[in-house]
Amino acid sequence: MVKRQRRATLEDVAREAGVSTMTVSRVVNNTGRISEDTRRHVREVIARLDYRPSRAARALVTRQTLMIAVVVPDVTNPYFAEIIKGAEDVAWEHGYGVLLANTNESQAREAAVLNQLEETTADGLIVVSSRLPENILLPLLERWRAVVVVNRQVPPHLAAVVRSRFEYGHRSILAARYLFESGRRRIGYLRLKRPGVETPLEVFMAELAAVGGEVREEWYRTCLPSWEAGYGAAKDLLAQHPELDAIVGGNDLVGLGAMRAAIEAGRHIPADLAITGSDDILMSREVTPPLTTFTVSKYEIGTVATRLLLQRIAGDTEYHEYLFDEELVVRGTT
Amino acid sequence: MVKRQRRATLEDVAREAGVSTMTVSRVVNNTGRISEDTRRHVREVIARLDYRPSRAARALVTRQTLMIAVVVPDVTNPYFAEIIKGAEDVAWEHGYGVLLANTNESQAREAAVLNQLEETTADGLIVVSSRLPENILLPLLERWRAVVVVNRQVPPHLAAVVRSRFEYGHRSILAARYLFESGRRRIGYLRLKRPGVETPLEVFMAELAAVGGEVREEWYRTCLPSWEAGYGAAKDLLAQHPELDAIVGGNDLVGLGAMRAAIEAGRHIPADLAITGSDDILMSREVTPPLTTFTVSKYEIGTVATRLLLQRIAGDTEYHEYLFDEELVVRGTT
DNA sequence: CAGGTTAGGGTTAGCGCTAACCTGAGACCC
DNA sequence: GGGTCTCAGGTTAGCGCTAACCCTAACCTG
Repeated sequence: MVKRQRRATLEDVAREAGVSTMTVSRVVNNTGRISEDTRRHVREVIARLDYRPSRAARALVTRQTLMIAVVVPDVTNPYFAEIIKGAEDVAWEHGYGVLLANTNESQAREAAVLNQLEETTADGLIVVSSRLPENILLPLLERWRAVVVVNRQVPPHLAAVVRSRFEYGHRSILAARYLFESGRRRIGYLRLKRPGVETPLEVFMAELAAVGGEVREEWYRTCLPSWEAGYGAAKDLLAQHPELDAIVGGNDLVGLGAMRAAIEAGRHIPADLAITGSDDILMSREVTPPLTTFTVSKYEIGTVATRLLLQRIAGDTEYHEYLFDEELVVRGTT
Repeated sequence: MVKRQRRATLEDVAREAGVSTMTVSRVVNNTGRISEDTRRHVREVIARLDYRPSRAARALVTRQTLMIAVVVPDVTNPYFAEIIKGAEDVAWEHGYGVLLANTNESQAREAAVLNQLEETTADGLIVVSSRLPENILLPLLERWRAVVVVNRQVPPHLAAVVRSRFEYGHRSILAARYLFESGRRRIGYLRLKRPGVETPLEVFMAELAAVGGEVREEWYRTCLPSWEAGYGAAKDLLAQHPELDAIVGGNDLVGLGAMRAAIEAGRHIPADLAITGSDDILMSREVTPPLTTFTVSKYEIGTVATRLLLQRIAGDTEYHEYLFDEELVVRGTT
């Protein structure tokens, strides 16, 4: 049917239907006043010519791309995958497409991506768990009319914010305190490397010390939020500090990597060594023993962020902050 | 600096720099002949005005969007997440963005997505594990100049193909035979619901029977490729057929769901019941006992598919088929 | 030193759409 | 019966770029 030639344009349809291009445009967009007869006729011609509007031409004149950009550190991390799914569902529902940018946990890549991306590419931007320091991130966000930032705080005029009710990294403090209260005395910490987000080590130490816990800097390691990184860091940590009786993982992947390292080191979980994570990914529930972690509605974060973004795109400039809950789920590793 | 007014256009830069718009365009695109002096001067003005080319305008005249669309059934399935990561890396490397469409394992949604998507939205399309029947899928692909199809066969003129060296679903047959050879006699099968892709049940049965295995239709269930679906199907299957001593899972998530169901049913793995999966996701390696499965280089599938797509976008019309290997990794569940 | 070549630009004409305004015919009103 | 209101559509201009062609001065070249 379609002759794989030039695509039909508005003008082709208009000529064929014996009307002006505006009339066709109005039919396509359901705007303006068109008689039922004309509408039907135009629709029929559109179908016959297999006409589809050109996104580029539309975008040029309306200054809208009907795309939203979503920037995440790692699609393969189930935490982000769920958020993306939520975002995609809501975006799609509203006729928007999702432009996905994966930064592979690299600051350079994230900066490059955010630099490329701008308002002729997408109508709005969702940045999830940015790894960039403020002095780089904020100017990049400033270019946009509509931004939502997840898991991070930014000045109110720049973006809506979706974040945990806890301060960032505070989960680790809660986990450490919980471990201390349940009798652990030498608590290691695999701290995520997340500039501008993660609680400073000093705060972690101060807060743990505040409840009477022993704190020693050699017990802490910083690593990327991946299974491999957690495994590597824990292996090293346990080799050098076999005295540890608990490890706080920055997230589930890291905690799970630590579990593997602990098992390989011949440790018994939880008798010998307790481990915690954060995010509650499926895998954490299914390993043996299941990982103690913080639950959080990842899918919902994605949907809420996208809804906030669409509001902003629609012109709402009020500051919105959506705080989500995270709850400690105690499982087999503690 | 940027006055958050109208964005600077080529014309603004041209006026400010005292040259024609073409000259600016040439500087921006590094085409044509421009003297070093002019180039430097124009660059300086571009920087001063913070000029960025409009994607929409470019796309309109060049008929290129510099986007590729990637359609997957489920971003949260680690198998697809890895593929997406590979695709994103290669696309980004070549200056392309990735438009992600998640179909949530729904045929209707996939058809709708593919219907919306066309060449004014992206320059090429990668469809991963399409769930659509041929009579719907093929016409939708026909609209594109550049398509790559993953995990599926299509007529050579329509798309390049990236697929397993095995026929689709043949892995399940191999798994069943392996189970039979290692002494299992009552083998259940959680077959994935994947129209046009999955081996028909009759073939599975015939192939298993061919090596002497017993085949009974009540031992088989069809389910979605998710953990929940696998769990549900296995729970039901095991309740009705406690005589089973092995279950072939259509993929890892399903196999893992089956493991949970089996454990809840008081079965011992592998003594009492063997289970297999396919895809080799991280979780399969980390559960106890680790799941026997088929390995496959998911990331590489993503990179290869994208490279093939970029070739096609560049005008290569030859048929390419990339066959990847899958290898059985025997682990604790068998 | 007439006739070509090059380097370094400029000019023109759209790409396919929609915003904003205009028009013309009938209905309606007092 | 002249004004005006509504309906149904048309006209015009331009979004911001680039492809394709054109132009001119300087530079060879035999």
